[in-house]
Parts: sequence; C-alpha cells; structure tokens
Amino acid sequence: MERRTRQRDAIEAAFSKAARPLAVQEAHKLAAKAVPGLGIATVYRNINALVEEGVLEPVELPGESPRYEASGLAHHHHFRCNACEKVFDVPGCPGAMKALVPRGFRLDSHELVLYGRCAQCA
Amino acid sequence: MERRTRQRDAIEAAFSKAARPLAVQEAHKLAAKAVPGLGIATVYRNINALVEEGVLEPVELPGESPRYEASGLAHHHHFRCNACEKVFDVPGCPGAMKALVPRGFRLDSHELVLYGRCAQCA
DNA sequence: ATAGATGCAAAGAGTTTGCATAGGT
DNA sequence: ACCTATGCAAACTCTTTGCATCTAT
Repeated sequence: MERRTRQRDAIEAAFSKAARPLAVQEAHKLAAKAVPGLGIATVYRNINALVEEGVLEPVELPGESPRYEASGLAHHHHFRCNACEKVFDVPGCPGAMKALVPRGFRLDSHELVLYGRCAQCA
Repeated sequence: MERRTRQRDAIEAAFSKAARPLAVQEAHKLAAKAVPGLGIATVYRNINALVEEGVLEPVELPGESPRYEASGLAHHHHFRCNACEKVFDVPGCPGAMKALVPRGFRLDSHELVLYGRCAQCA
C-alpha cells in the first residue's frame, strides 16, 4: 500500500494549492520549497502514481510537455497565457462541433485550447 | 542557396501527395520509397528548412510529436483518428470562443482538435 | 572545383528505470 | 524488522549536431 511521505504530501499539496494545471517542473519547484533536495524522479513517480490512482489527470497542450490537474472536473477547456505560460481552466464549451466533422467520420471527443494573456499579464 | 536533391524532392512530394499533416516518421517512410536509404536526420533537416522557408507549418496536437502540412491554408482545425492515428484537416470553426474567456483575459487565438474515427476506420 | 546536402554516429533534452539506502508503518 | 519510497545515475527515446563524404551547380 502507499505510504505517507513528506515528498508525496508536498507534491499533492502543490497541486491542491495551485488550483490550475501544473507541469512536472512547476510541481517540482513548488514541492521542493517544503522538501529541499526533492528529486525530479520522485516527482515523476508520484505524479504517475496519482494519475494511476485517478487523483490527477494529464492536461496535454499542443507542443508542450504535459501538465496535471485534479481529476473529475466537469467538462472544460484550457487557456494558456502566452506571457507567463501558465494554464488556466475555462468552464464551458462552444459546442457545435458535430457540424465540422466530415461525412463518414465519427466524432468521439474534442480538445480546445485558448491562447492569449491572463488577467495579470494583459 | 538551396539545391535540388533527390531526397528533398522526395520529402516535398510526400507532403504534396499526402494532402494531410504528416509526422516526421510518416514523411520518412513515404519519401524512403523513392529514395531508399534516406536518413532520418535528412528528413528532420529538410522539414525544418521547409518550415523556415514558410513552405510547411507545424501542426501540434496534444501529447504528440509535431506533424507538418502546407502553410498558408485558411483557418481550419484538425481531426485525429483514434484508430489509424492519421490527422485530417477540418474546414470551419465553431466560433463563439470569446464567450468562454474569463474576465480580464485577452484572447488571441485558439486551437481545436476533434477525435474519433475517420471514414475508413469508422 | 566548390560548397551545400547527406548519412552515420555521437550528443542533447526530457522521462523512465535499476539499485542501494533512508524512512514509514 | 520489513518493505516501500527516495535519490542518484544509467538507460531510453526523440531530435539535433559534428564530421567525412557525396553531389548538384
């Protein structure tokens, strides 16, 4: 079974406090404040374990390494700030995807990413 | 200045004939039919050169290595078949993106990816 | 003949894995 | 005391780069 370690707690806490998708490096940096010397491999292992357990979900953006956020959130999309490179959740969906699909194709899901400036950087 | 080599011609031809975004490996496989022994490094170098020249544009999908397609196409999005993993262009756009953007954020652009089965795999 | 392009192999960058040890239970 | 989780370093994968050779001009 899993053990409560300082490292694991710090990594989980980083995601809870951030309340937005975090990249592995971001999580490492945040968690290392609580646990100096925290190894990057430990962050990878714990994130992968948390994804296995269904606690976290990967958030993949085009051309970037994956970020992770709490799983089970309602259908939503993501906004990436082109200045600070942070990613934020965006509730809602434009819908009307089916109209775009070519004849004979079957639509199962979709991903939408918005790009611009966040409130702090605008 | 650039030279016309068999390799470069074969790589350009692969993109022209495909008429859809190709991954580096796909382009290599296709071009190698015309030029056996074609090195993967040559494919990378030529694709990067073609992007520099503005002939090709990268098409990045979440969590995948980049594909490339002819540049200068009208605003469109992409459909990825979950079975054969090919990517197709999809004309049109649902619009209504601005309604999703949080207050204070500035929207500059967006990317939409549809997932499902293509006509051949459906 | 000259200089850019190619192919191979080595170098990088990011992620994963093996192993001895630290540390939860 | 046991046995999982950690940290380090080596292994992997994908892409880029160095270098000798080839080849288009």
